[in-house]
Amino acid sequence: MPDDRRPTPDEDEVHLFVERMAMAFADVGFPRMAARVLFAVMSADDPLTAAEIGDRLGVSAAAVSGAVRYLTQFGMLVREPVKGSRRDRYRMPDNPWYEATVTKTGLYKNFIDISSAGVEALHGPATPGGERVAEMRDFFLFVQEEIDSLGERWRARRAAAGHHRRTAP
Amino acid sequence: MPDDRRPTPDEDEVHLFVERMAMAFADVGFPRMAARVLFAVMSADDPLTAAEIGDRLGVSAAAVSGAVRYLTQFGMLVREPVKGSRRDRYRMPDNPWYEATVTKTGLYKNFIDISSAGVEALHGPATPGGERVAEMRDFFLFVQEEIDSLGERWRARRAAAGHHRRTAP
DNA sequence: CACTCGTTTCACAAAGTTGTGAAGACTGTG
DNA sequence: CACAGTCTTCACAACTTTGTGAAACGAGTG
Repeated sequence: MPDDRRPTPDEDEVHLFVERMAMAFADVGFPRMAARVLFAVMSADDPLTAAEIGDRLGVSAAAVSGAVRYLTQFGMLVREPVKGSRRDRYRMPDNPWYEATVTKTGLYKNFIDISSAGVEALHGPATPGGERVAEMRDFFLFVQEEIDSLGERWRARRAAAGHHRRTAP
Repeated sequence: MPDDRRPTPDEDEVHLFVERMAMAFADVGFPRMAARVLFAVMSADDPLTAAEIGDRLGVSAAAVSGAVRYLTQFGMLVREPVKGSRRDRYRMPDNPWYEATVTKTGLYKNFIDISSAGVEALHGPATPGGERVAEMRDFFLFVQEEIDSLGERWRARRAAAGHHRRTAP
């Protein structure tokens, strides 16, 4: 019998959200199972054990093990031993992972580095190809700069909206 | 014997750039072969025929065919019939594809839509899970807004730097 | 209107990914 | 110190993706 003090979400709807969101992430290169675990924990009201995650997703303990290892590595998931038990519980970190995922990812940094080497190989803007690659690199540089300041602007907006901001320990 | 009036890029270096850049794109979900073709054409000084693309990359005509179909669909590559020949030439479009790739992609739009459904399923911020998902959705909304205006800011910066901007036909 | 060169389509093979089951390792408890 | 409950590792099987070769197609040309 569920706790009546908070609404009981529709299991199926929530599961649909978890799977859809996970697939959307998988489509942009995020490991499939890790994404499923991430959103399963995210949408759960309380921290989950590995077994509970496996149950909810209908996957093996091995799959959960690999996924949580991946996620905890980047701080996208926090592992907490349960006192008086051998189980661990997993919960979302206080500092939202998606902020870091977007801003600290180095995605464009990578493009920039490779493009720079390309510009050199093509002798810079001295060749038509070099000119095109240089322009692309400049654009990615610009985007990277913008993104670097995005986190700052987000926190500012939230503060203005009266949200409390947890600071990292 | 190469044309002496422009520098002759180091074949190997350029090829390295093409392959690395293509893989970087493949890592974020871009079709592998399409990426290779895209950067092969981009780094070439003059438009290439399908056969030339295949040669440079060491892939079959069939692979090139599929890739150019994909790329032309989104205007990331332009196909030009060669007069007096059955061949087509491929070149980069005048309006840089990467701008649209970053700004018009709808990547975050997708996240936002799925998250919104998740918030509903979790009864909004009435549950801890719902609160977390709602915050994520808000963040992605913010990012999407920022990116929407990014293209504008880029063009402004370029104009300020004295660059000519080709306008779409 | 048949021929030729280039492009496209299609079935399939090679390669890579992903998750499973089973065995192993670790840790606290009786 | 043996046992039980968890988590982890590993070899493998299912599935997916990707690119190839071969055949079909189609547009100019003589």
